[in-house]
Amino acid sequence: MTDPSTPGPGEADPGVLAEGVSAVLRHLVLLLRRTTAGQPVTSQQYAVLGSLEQGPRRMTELAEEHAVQLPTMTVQINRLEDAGLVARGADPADARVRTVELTGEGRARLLAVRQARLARLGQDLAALTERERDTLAAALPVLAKLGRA
Amino acid sequence: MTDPSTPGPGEADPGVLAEGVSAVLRHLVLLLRRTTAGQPVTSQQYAVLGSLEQGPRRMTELAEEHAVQLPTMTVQINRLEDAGLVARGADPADARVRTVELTGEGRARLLAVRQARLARLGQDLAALTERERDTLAAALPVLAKLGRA
DNA sequence: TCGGAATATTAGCTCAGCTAAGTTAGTTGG
DNA sequence: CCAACTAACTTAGCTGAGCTAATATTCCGA
Repeated sequence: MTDPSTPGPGEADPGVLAEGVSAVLRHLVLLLRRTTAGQPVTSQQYAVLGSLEQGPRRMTELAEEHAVQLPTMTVQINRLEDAGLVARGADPADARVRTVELTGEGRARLLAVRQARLARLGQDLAALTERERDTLAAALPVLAKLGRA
Repeated sequence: MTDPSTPGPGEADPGVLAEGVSAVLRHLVLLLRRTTAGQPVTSQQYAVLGSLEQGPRRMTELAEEHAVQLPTMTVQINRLEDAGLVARGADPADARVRTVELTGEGRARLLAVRQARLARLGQDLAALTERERDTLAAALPVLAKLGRA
């Protein structure tokens, strides 16, 4: 068996690679679960707040972006509204449309949680060698392409 | 702005890299959600079945491995048992311990779902260039190190 | 104008996580 | 030796997050 940290050409067979990617995905999912447990917002709530950072959005947009059905997003926004983190508005051009935007408290919470998450991730990354970080940085665009078929 | 597909040294600053990794994680989570929706087992069930492939396990072991509390695993195993995919057993040496093992149907289901997942992932990977696959393969051990601090 | 399409919500289900409390079985100290 | 403690697990009851089906509202086009 060759050193997995320096795979040569030929180890990049799609079938073989899929198993490795699958295992790593499993690891990352478990890792994310550990790091997001017990935070002041759930990871879903954090993700939705992040979608609102640039300004108000429509319910349909939010549902689509997060790959959930509209009723799911309705309930999610209800919870965030109850918590005072978002506010619903109306579209003056179309009375069917509800808009959602961050409250001041919502924006503050978003920034705080993001800060904490990035700090933790930054610590993990700082523990790597510079070479490993370069390797990882090179792979990010590739990972971003997955599923864009 | 430099081409993000060919980061040079210096872009591997932990703080900057953290934001990129964070964005990619978000993408992967959404991708996983899309690909696991509507399958014959949920992703959690699939994960638990995978833990049983090598033989019977104790409840405590399973809970620890999946980073959940024991009651959560009890309910999960109840569902899998109701579905006929696993069977509970006893430890002859300690009557407090319940063991869990795959049924024939459970093993068949595990293999079928794994097959489908790997095939789909393989397709995504086949759409990449060989160079991209090499890049990805090189990054897998690095990703696997994350969170092992 | 009226019927269909679009937008959103409500209702009711399942899965999956949690804590608190209870049961049964092993372990240990007086 | 038995009483108290610990360990392993389950039950009960909560929340979050997803789904479909059904129900308003509103818009738009024939």
